Amino acid sequence: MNGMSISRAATAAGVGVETIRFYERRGLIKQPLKPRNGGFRSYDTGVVARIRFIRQAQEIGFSLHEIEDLLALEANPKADCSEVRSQAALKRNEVLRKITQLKAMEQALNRLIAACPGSGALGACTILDTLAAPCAPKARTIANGAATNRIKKGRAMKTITFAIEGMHCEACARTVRALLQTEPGVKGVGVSFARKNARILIDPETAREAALRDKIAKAGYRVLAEPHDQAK
Amino acid sequence: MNGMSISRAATAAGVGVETIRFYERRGLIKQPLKPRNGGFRSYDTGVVARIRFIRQAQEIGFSLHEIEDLLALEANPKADCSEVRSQAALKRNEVLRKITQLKAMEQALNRLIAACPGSGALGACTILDTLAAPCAPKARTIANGAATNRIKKGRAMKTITFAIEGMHCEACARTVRALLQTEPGVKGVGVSFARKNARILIDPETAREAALRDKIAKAGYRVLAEPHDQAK
DNA sequence: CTACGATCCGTACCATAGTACGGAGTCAAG
DNA sequence: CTTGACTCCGTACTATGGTACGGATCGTAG
Repeated sequence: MNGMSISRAATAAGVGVETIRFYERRGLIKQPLKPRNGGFRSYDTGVVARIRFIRQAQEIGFSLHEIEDLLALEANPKADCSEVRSQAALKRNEVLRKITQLKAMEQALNRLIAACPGSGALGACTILDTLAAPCAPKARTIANGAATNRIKKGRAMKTITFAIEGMHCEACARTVRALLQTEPGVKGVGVSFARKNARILIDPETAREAALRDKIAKAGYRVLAEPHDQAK
Repeated sequence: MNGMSISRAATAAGVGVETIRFYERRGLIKQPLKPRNGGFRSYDTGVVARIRFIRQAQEIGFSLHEIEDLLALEANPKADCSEVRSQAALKRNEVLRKITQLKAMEQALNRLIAACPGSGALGACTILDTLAAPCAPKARTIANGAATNRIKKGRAMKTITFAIEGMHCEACARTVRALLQTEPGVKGVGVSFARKNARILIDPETAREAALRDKIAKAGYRVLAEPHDQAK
């Protein structure tokens, strides 16, 4: 924990001096006190580690706000680890969704490139077609009672129940819920660690059961047997 | 291409009216002319499609500037076909780069999630440890056979085996493995839920056995007795 | 002891991607 | 023919994540 000047700390952490000050203003790191006998503030290796933490978390896609929460959790000895875990799981799901879309984009670009012989007039560009498509209904945020789905409009919904093995805590259940919510056609999800199951309200026309099973399986859990349908 | 008011177009495209105007100001979409006999501008389905394109591309991670380029590329029906083609290729490379980055992010997040026990009021949340780490020495990714360790270089490695109590599923085993992998000097880890043990390949000069035991204990598992050494 | 660099601190500015507001004009139903 | 909703337009404001600037202070080398 030997002290160093702010510019040395900045170099050590791989950021600029201004960035350190910015983090101090944001409250992400606490500013060392000035020595009472005057002079410059002294930064120790703990601060450097904290900055590195911040940058690493940012790389992964956390915002400074989220990092603030993460750091607060760390500072709280009682804090529940599942909080941290579920935040990370949420981020991962976001990242996975982006990868899927980018792959679709890559395919579209490949098609465009293939369609163009390299000379002459270019016919139909498939980029716009691909991206201008109906854009995903996107009706998540469900189950919580309060936010009622005005999506219903007479469409017949269906509730299916999966028995799931491999969830060993509430955090796993939350992970599964988050995964399912990202699937198309899924209108509501309730996952119970205690009952070892997931109850999913779907639009039978858009949701693909196989995709749901697959998603859960890919996350390392096992979906058992047939689901119990309950037309609604 | 039937006309509609701006608010209908906004609804159709899933954005706000202000957003359409913003895109118009940015030059992403051209503002329809006002009817010469006065009245409101009329938006057609082409505009809606264009806005959807923009939003989809944004979701994927393109900035509005990049989308401008993409749209210019698309809206260039004749032009230089080879020019168009090479622009598409450039974009594709960018897309591939983004996919790579996102995959790295996903890996990082997976490591974090795997490393976090996910339950319990753990003071020792490994996510935070992992993130604060020196910016990646990264000598993990072991055991899987395929990815051979070229670390060997004649250094004498040692395998130690810990008997561990308290792992109640495969996920726990993965947690323990992840925990151990973050320790210095650890070159390989195999944790078996079935055998209730961990086999750890270490560099005896850098790894501290006590630290390993400690890490496991802090995560809520119990390390039994002496490890069985196996000089190698 | 003076000059040069580094630090301290506040404020201002940058890009990105919108959102909000206020006042005027316009349309269409009651 | 009035009222309420919608449109038009410019300007201003939001949040995120920094960067830059300018003046004052500080510390050390020559």
